[in-house]
Amino acid sequence: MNTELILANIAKHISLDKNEIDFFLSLLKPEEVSKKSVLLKEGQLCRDINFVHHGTLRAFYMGKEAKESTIMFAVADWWITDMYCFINQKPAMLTITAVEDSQLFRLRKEDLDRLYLQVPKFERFFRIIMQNAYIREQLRIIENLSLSAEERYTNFLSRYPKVAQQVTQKQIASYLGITPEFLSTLRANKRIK
Amino acid sequence: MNTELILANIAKHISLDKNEIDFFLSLLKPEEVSKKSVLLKEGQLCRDINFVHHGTLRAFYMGKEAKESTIMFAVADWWITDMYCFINQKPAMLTITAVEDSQLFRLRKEDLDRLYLQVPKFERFFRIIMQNAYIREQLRIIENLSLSAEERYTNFLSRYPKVAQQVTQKQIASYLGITPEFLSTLRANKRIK
DNA sequence: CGTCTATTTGAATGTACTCAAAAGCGGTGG
DNA sequence: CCACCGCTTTTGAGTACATTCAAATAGACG
Repeated sequence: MNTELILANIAKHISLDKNEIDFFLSLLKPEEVSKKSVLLKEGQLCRDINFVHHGTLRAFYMGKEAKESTIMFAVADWWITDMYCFINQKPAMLTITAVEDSQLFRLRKEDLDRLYLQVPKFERFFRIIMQNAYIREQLRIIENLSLSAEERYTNFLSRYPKVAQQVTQKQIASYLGITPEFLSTLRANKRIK
Repeated sequence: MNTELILANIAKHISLDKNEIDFFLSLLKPEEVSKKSVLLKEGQLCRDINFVHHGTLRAFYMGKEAKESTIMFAVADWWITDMYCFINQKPAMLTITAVEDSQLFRLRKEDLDRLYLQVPKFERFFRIIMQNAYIREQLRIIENLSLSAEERYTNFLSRYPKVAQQVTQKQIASYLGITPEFLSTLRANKRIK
């Protein structure tokens, strides 16, 4: 599992010298997970933030009556964790599972904190990562408030075509906030795809 | 308009020496705005991020057929802007108005960029601000996906009691993603407040 | 005081859900 | 390799939640 992708991800926003790169890499724990395996379970302590090197992960919230709400999908080159519980080291609200066999790098909270101290440039890096995540979530809220289920679905397909190929309709429905049955009828009406 | 509140806001996450404080303050532009005045209009370039010193602001998205969706409210001690358009210096998607007479400090994008260079600790500060904003938006998405309109309303009241006192029901409804008529019947059913 | 907007109320409608059952698809073991 | 099992997807009928439209009332502001 090579480190080119994650280093390129970092290099998008900050430049590191050789020592800094080595130190950063020394903190990462590569991991291969198979389809359906659970990386984080609701209630567990959320110890790491994950960078997806290959594959697809899904984070969801389990509401009343076993109703799942998909909070995010992550494909290659994405960071994913239960941010609230990661930052505050609280029991997770979210469950994170592998949608397909995946490879990731995990970074522990305490190691990230060390990284911030030793290489403050990473404050900048994660400032930008958080900023983008915030903007993305806000855009999603705007869409949820202002668009119909059908429009949200077609937007999802065009914005995340790779994700759409990997995950089930049921999972997409739970991301959009509608039932799988209703998504099915939407597709039938529009003859989408 | 004194600077204690904003300095305390900063001090929650980083500590500055005298020079750094002075430099930071030199970049701020205090501004008093009266009720209903428009700080940012959809389509305009979004040049600043705003810190609310006193009062209440509201950011909303204008969808089809004059339907407003409230994206966020900001009361004293909050930062608010159209983040996407601020960061990318694009025409605003959001409109930001004063719900009541308010006092704020504005910080221009180019000055924030200078601040990052001169006082890198601010990378940390805004990393934390962005992180919190991301977490908050994600929580809102979870609620939108998993709770009923009534539950979201009661949560809103308990989470943002100050905001709830300042804004109209119509504005709250547009934040929750329901019509004002429906919010009115919810309140009647529950005899809430 | 008069005007404008917000809020309430109610009736009719539509969007999305629940429940149920059938069909499709993928994975697994005999 | 096929048969079966479990889960996903489809389809449909009936229902509930939330909207639209309309009109009356209440509040805020000049």
